[in-house]
Amino acid sequence: MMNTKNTDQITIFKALADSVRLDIIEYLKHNDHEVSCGEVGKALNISKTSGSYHFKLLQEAGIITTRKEAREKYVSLNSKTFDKYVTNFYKNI
Amino acid sequence: MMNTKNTDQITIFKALADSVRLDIIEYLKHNDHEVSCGEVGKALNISKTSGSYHFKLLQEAGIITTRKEAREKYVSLNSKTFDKYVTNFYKNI
DNA sequence: AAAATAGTTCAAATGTTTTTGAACTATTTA
DNA sequence: TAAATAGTTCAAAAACATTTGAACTATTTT
Repeated sequence: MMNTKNTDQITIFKALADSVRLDIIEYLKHNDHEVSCGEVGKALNISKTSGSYHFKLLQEAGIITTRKEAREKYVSLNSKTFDKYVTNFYKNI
Repeated sequence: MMNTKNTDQITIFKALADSVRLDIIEYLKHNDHEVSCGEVGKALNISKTSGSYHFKLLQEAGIITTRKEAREKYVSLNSKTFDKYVTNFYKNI
């Protein structure tokens, strides 16, 4: 602990502070099967380009993990990141 | 549950997604005594104007509670907000 | 081999947040 | 009563985030 610059923490909260990304996270949380970017985009009406942008941000924050298989990119939530930076945030600051 | 618009949730995450505000929160968490905006501002080197802006955002998000006494404004953390929107976020989406 | 599909990248346009300084209100101290 | 202190408000400037469409790569289907 003894946080001086908080950069990772800010990256996480920024990534969570957007309705498109919150919708993506919600969708992933409620879906057991492995899901592609395209499926999420179609389900939530997000354009390809905008989807690409948001998935990249989520990935850079460590919120999702991605796996590329041929043409498609599969995404899944990284629950450890939530544990560390969200669920335990208040306790740890 | 069964979130459709997430507006409060986004307000909270936006409020948390800034280094000045995270520093303020950290300062308040580690201080038992009641603290004024001015004390925080001095301790963290935030200008009056910028402090005023950030305290207002934190208040609007429900992250701090304020009490005005004569010239000064005392601020304290609202742990219930963290419980509801941060600590239990992942569980509840 | 051509067409379709999945996703990325780029730059421009648009939108939102943050910082700044000056002017302000209200209260307290000299 | 004048000066000092605590904080707010405003508008402009600066900084940052998001959306868009077009052009692109790579893979799969026809």
